[in-house]
Amino acid sequence: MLRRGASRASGRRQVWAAIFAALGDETRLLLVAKLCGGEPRSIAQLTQGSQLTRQAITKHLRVLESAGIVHGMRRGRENLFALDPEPIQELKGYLDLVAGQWDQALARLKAFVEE
Amino acid sequence: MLRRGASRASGRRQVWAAIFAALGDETRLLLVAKLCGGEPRSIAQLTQGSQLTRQAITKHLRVLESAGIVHGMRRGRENLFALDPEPIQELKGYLDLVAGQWDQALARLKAFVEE
DNA sequence: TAATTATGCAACCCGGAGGTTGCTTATGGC
DNA sequence: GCCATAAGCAACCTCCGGGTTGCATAATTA
Repeated sequence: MLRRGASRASGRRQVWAAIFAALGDETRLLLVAKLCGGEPRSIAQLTQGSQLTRQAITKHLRVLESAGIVHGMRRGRENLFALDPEPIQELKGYLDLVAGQWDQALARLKAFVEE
Repeated sequence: MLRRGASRASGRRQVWAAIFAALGDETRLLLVAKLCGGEPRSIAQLTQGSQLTRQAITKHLRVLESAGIVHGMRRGRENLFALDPEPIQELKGYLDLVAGQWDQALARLKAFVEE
């Protein structure tokens, strides 16, 4: 049984934190950049040009995958990864929320000062 | 001298990663939530109700501060922290970029399939 | 000035994140 | 069937992030 608000919010906060954390790494941002072109790419392709090992890249992909930002599908002997746009929208929603509250707060402050 | 694009982008990517990472923690998201009400709050106030130590909260505030999300100003014997909205806008910009490229990619794919 | 309150600073602990190496297992092409 | 290629698995290493405790310092207030 959920008390309204608090528990609900903390559950969401957990999800948001996970997505933020997944994007909180340069290597993973680079992977996202490579993938948001639309074409699914194999692990080997994504490793191309990177200083890192294939296994390192694989781990990063797993992190992105468990945050829901990316998903892999096996085709033949390769594992093709593609972007998943929902978490991005989720974060945009969160940021709008924060920015909105902030703007409201400033508006209230302004009204208070001027009255 | 910067080669156009690559170096520029990687510098930005570093900044974005730092902001994302700073928000990639539930405790810090909670702090942001408390602060986006507009009123600056002291470390002691922000520690209120948390299971954590004041020092733990302080460390989290330092992380947020070095990402530019928050800034503290000393008043009397207390250190008041307030939200800084720019990094939030920065992230919104980044997410718009990613989502935009993604949408374009889908559109191109659609056009290719239909032609 | 003495006691209280709000912080700062430093050392320390622990677990997990990022990365590597080495080996095994599937697929695909010849 | 054989060889090369793509990937998975597991052990291991190192370092930093989150957290704590203990003590020192600055600002209030009685």
